[in-house]
Amino acid sequence: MNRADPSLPAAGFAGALRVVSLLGPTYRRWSAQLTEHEKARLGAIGEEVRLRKGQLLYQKGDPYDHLFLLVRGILKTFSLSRDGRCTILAFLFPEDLAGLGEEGLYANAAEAVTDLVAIRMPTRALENVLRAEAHLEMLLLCKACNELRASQQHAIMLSHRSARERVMLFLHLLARRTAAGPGTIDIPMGRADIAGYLGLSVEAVSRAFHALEQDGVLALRSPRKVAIADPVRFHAIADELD
Amino acid sequence: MNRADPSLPAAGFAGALRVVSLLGPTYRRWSAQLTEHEKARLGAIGEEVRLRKGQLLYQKGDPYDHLFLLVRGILKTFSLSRDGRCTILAFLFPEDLAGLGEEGLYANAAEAVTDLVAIRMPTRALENVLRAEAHLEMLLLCKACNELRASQQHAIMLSHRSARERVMLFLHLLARRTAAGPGTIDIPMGRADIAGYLGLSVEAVSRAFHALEQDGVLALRSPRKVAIADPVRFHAIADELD
DNA sequence: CGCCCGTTTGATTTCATTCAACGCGTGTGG
DNA sequence: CCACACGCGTTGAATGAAATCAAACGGGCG
Repeated sequence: MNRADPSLPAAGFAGALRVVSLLGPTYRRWSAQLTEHEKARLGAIGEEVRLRKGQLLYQKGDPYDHLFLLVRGILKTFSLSRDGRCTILAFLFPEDLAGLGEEGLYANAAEAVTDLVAIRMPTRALENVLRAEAHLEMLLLCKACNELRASQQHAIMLSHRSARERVMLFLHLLARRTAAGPGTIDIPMGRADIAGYLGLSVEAVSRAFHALEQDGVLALRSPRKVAIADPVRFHAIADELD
Repeated sequence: MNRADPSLPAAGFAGALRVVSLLGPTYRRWSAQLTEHEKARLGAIGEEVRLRKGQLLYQKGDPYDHLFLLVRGILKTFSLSRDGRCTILAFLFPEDLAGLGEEGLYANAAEAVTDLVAIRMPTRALENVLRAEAHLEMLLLCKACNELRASQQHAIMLSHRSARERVMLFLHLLARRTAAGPGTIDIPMGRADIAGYLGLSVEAVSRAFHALEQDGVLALRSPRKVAIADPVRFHAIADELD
């Protein structure tokens, strides 16, 4: 929200203006941040949900009646194919919106990667809020675009052949979204989840981590925490790949 | 647009109602079809663009000032990594919206796969239209959600799958979007594009096609046209994979 | 006709999967 | 308190699939 600030007229007008923000050069943030007012508005129609690690938020085939705003923790969406394969489609972080883009039924499932807090908003109630505040509709569009770009990033990761490249891109992504100390990344999910996201076996993921350590790019403090041993090379490699 | 028909109140109201359509069980179409009125409205602010196969519509890094509505032909979006790799992110078909979800600059490039016709809409002009007709904003949201789901389908194709499985899923996708005769699929793009989309080498794609022919699932009439030799098995396999 | 591009085929190499086993920390019950 | 099982991460060896390198094929077009 660089320039879209209080000096602008409010209400219905804001909807259109925010579109331009999204479409045009003004809107430069990768995340459509929620204002306090928006948070309040959405919080009012939803109830807080708390999930423990491993619990399902919704499942493929459930009737589609709620939208979720993630407040704290990490959520993953995934699709189970009939042959038993689990493809992780996205990791969602706080401020992300889950349960978007379906059609009457949820098209994939969502499960807590860590303990998490989310706001659960019935779509019926959302209807009223959106009617009252058109610019929230715009917010949904922003969020959807973000998810789209994240998904395309994901595809880029998957079409890079080597396991090392995929893991590099994944860590680069995490580095941008998790705020661990500078030069260190903490990894909220296990190897199995990373493997599911990158389309690799757990073994391949593990080996890639250690290969990167051998190369002097990373230093593995623990399975869930890595230090960037050579930041210059780390970013050089990551940038090289996109 | 199953139930969102003329009996509903128009204008600003429609925006909210259409949201519900998207969110709730009413909105069942995988594609947000444009009404004639919407087409006219958007066509009025845009100019027609005609591209020959191979021409660029926009490039990564260009200032972001136009949105494109594809009318005829096939468009691909892709990302060029610095090491020369070309990852194809999506194939767009008529009625699809291109150039969505960027931030000030185009985040990827788009090139004509076949000769094509599109409507080029300056985002500045779009601003006015969206202000006047809020429900068009909703249309953008629908389109964005569609692209999101397509992108997730793409990720599923890329994850964990053998070359044959990827090609099967790809043909299944084409079969749903191109209207060739029943039991036959025509393939608008070359092997290189398919390879770029599926994260494979051209050779692997070619071999997968011929392996499927050996298996009696397909019959290759020409590189760009295949017949489904065993429709039962074709759909069985495709459904099995998701 | 001969060139060029896209496609196919073949031979070799590389790399991730698979299957198997081990280390390690945690939690549980004897 | 120890023994044990369990989940998770790592390691090793063998297999297999796709990448790579290289060359031939075929159709369209000058």
